[in-house]
Amino acid sequence: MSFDSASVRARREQMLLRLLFRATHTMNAELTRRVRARGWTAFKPTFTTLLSHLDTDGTTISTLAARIGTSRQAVSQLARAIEEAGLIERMPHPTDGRSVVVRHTDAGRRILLDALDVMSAIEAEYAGRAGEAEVGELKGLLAHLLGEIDPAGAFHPDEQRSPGAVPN
Amino acid sequence: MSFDSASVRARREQMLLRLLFRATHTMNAELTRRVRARGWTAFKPTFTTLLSHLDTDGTTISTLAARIGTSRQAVSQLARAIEEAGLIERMPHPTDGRSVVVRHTDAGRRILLDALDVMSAIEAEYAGRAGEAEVGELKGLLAHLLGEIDPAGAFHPDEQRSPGAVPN
DNA sequence: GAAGATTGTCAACCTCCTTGCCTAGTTTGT
DNA sequence: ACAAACTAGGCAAGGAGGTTGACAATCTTC
Repeated sequence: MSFDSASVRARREQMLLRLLFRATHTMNAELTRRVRARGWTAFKPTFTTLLSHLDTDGTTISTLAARIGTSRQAVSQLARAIEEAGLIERMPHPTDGRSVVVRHTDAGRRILLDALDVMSAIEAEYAGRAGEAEVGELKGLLAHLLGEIDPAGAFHPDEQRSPGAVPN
Repeated sequence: MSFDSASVRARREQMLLRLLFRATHTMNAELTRRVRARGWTAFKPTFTTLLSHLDTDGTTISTLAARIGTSRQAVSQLARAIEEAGLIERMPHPTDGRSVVVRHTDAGRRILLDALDVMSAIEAEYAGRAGEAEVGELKGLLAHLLGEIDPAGAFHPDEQRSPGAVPN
């Protein structure tokens, strides 16, 4: 009874981590597909990470890195890609000569709102298929679990995310 | 009411996709940490994907690619890394001169069982913190949702996974 | 002002995956 | 039987999303 490859495989398929992985992958692929279908052909899921952390009046690279939970270099590289897509613009900081302020363009605001709409639409469709109450409860349980296992990753206005937080 | 960056950020944080992403990331990092702490210092989460799809008597690269849902090249590269870690071994196929059969080493079987044990331990700990019933229900709801949105990704013995299935 | 921190970036590298191509085998059609 | 067609695997190059180290320019502190 030491090692039965089929039952090992079955056991893995029922693990919470595996279920989470499949759901994340499926939903993320669907998001990308739909946002691109809306005409944003260059869209990548990582874009929303940065775009959603920009303040209305712009945010510096370092602040973004702290909020998102990655290095300044990663933010700098990501910002360049998003800038090339025309969704943000860099400006010199008004008072600090070292800093760069990143700000939404009009297109940047529109793609972010579009992506959120698509996420909502996907959730609504899932709710239609799997049950309104079920999806609502799923979200509640996930939020509850995350409160236990990843309290630092939660969104708190005016608070910086702890280093090593979940990006994307 | 056009665009308030703080409320947009808050809206995104409550999306199902975001919750899934955080939970996946947190759990996956914990798995890696604990398996490495057990002495498997070279462990990477992708290893379990391939290891769990190996049959007892070995499996060819092409079959693995079909099961896992990626390209043969990706499997080939992953297999090399796992082989270098001493967890699998390649052998010529007995009858087909083109094929390569990949098989567990003893260490490969042990690390796979260890990783599954760690996953179970993490789930148990989460259940202790967030509630036994809650985590059980979370898994049930996820499995139910996946049955709707990703039926092809589910595990069916003696069935190959559809192309484009969720890897890892 | 000199010493020290902070900001952003360049360069190099890593992981995991992709696409394109290529050889060595196996199967099929005639 | 033998060429044509397919299949198995691997090489090479590269993309996407990070990492770490080093560095010049610019604050800030004493």
